[in-house]
This record gives sequence, structure tokens and C-alpha cells, in this order.
Amino acid sequence: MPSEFNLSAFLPYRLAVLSEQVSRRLAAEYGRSHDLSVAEWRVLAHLLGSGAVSVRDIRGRVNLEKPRVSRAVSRLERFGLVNKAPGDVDGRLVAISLTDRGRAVLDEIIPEVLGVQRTLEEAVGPEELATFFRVMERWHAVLDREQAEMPHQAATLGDRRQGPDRP
Amino acid sequence: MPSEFNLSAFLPYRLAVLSEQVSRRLAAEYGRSHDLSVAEWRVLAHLLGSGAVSVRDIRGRVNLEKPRVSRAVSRLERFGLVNKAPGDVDGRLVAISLTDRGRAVLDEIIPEVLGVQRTLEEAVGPEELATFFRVMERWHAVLDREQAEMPHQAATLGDRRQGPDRP
DNA sequence: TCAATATTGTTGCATTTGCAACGACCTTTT
DNA sequence: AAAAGGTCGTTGCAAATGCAACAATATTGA
Repeated sequence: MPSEFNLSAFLPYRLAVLSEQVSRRLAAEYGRSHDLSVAEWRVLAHLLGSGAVSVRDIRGRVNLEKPRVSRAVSRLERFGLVNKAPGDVDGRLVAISLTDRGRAVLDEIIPEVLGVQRTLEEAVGPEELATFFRVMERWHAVLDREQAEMPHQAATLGDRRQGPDRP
Repeated sequence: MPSEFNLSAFLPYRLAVLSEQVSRRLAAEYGRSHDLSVAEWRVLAHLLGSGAVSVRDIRGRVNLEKPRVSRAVSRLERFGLVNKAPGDVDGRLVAISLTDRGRAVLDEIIPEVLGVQRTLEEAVGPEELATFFRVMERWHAVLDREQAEMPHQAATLGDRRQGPDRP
């Protein structure tokens, strides 16, 4: 009888709580100052490193569902932070790119969020930090592998995987 | 010009992605087998360790907003997993407790979720794991302190803190 | 070449969420 | 003891979310 269980010490719970806490702290930066959602912030941040990209490109690298990216981009466009042009080679694709205004906003936000990151990084030793990242990557890999291995018990109902769309 | 920024290496982003991934994996256990949401699972899990508690008690220890707990409890009651009785000493409070059925469901779920935890724990060394937990706690403390220190720039609009309800 | 199939991005829709307002109840003050 | 103020849990409502369906466009194969 495993009536022994402590939620507070349960790894997934701890992880979720910390992640929510960090997200809140972060959203307090870009949300308050520029009225951006998490999705919008991620899209902007990704665009900084890449040139013009499609919704599909963004989706994969930013870990957001398709409709969420699409809506984030639309809103960012309304605010003049990104540009949406029909792709000239493939008519379905949309070429999304940062505007100058978007770049300016990022230049304001990035130092702030880097400040949050620095606060966290400085609160622990460098080796601890390195270990933390290493563990995160390890788990990421483990979960990816697990997920890839177990679409045999699929079709059970309530299957959360994405439809016929995954690359 | 800090046009240097890599989202993939950004700690809060990494944390959020990992947390979502773990949550998905976990929800695949209790969600698929017993049709429970995260909130419902957390409430159940907490009840296992405590006796009869109020919504307010749960809220604090389980990191969920008041309405979310309330709704989770209602649904759990509909399914016969918890019991809701009016508190006899204070008429506002509600005494929430596990039913036998709820305990039985937990006895099914807990081994499964502990299995997930074990998978993760075994993927890294014991000292790495200890470090990971230590870092999480450290950051948790840092963010708590920060948040407590900065209700001076409140009233900016879009303030995410909870209304006149926090203890 | 034209039909059949696949992919891209958007929209609809049902559900979930966060926040505020509310009613019910308790406590403190006068 | 009544009024004023505070706390608890629920409900309403607007916004966000996840998923499927869709139109538009590409690609493939006969």
C-alpha cells in the first residue's frame, strides 16, 4: 500500500511550481512594460536570431502549438513588431520577420530578462549551474525517447499527441 | 546593443519546456487512466497526507488559485473521490477529505507517477540529483524574496498578484 | 495534365484559466 | 447587541488554450 507520498517532494510538482514562478517573474518584465504574452515573447525572441521564417519554423523551435504561434504573430503584427509577407516561392508559407520597432522593443526587454537570469545564476555556484543544465538536458532526452517509444498504447482515448501534422 | 540572445539557452525557457514535457508525461498516467486534470491530481495527492482540510489549506500547499481548487474539488466530489462536508466549527469552511474510492484511485496512480519520477532520477547520478534539488530550492527562495521586496512598483496596471485575499 | 494526396496557416468551438464580484459566515468594535 | 469589516468558498465573465476542421497552395502519381 503506497499510501506514502509527499507532493512537496515530488519532482514533477517541484519543477512545475518553480517554472510557474520563474515565468511569472519574467512576464512581470515583458508583460508589464510591453503587454506581451509568453507566446509573443518567445516568437519575438526567436526572430531575433533568425531571418524571415514561417509559422512552422517557429513552432518547432519555440515549443508552441501551431494556432498559438499564428495568433501570436497576428497580434505582434497589429502592434507593428513583426512583418508578415506572403512567401514568394511557396504560396502557403508566410515570411515573418522583425520590424525595426520589434527590434527596439527587444532591445528594451532583453536586458531585463537577462537580469532575471543573472539573478538566478548568481544565486548558485557555477558547477551547480552546469549540473542543473546537464540534468535538464538529460531528462529532456529521456522523455523524448520515451515518447517516441510508446505510441503503441495510443488510441486509448484522450490521446494528447498532435494530429497528422507533426514533422 | 544586446542583439545577442539565444532563446534555446535561456534558463526560464528551458525550465518551462522541461516542465511542460514532464507534466505531459505525467498527465498521460493519471489523465488517461482516470480522467484527472493537474489540479485534481494535486488536490488528491495533497489529501492523502492531510486529514480533512479546507479549500484555503489546499490552495496554499498545492500552488493553485482559489477558484481552481474549488472547481477541482467539486469535480472530484461528483466522481465520488472526495467528500465535502460543511465545517462544524466555522460555517464558512468546508471539510474536504478522501473517500475510500479516492484512496483506491490514488493507490493506482501513485505507483505509476513514482515510476516516472524513478525514470528521471535514475537517468542522472545521485549527486547530480541532489544538486538539482538544491538549486531548485535556492531559486525558489530567491524569487520569493524578490517578490516580497517589490510591491513598490505595484499599481502599474496588469498587476498579476492576487486581490485582497492573500493571507 | 489532371486527379489524388499532403502541407501550411487560419479559424471555430468547446474547455480551461485567472480575476473580480458575490453571498454566506465569522470577528471585532462600539 | 448591532454594525462594520474581514474571511471563506463559489460563481460570472472575459481571455487564453488545445484540438479539429478548413481553405489555399504544393506535390505526387497515373
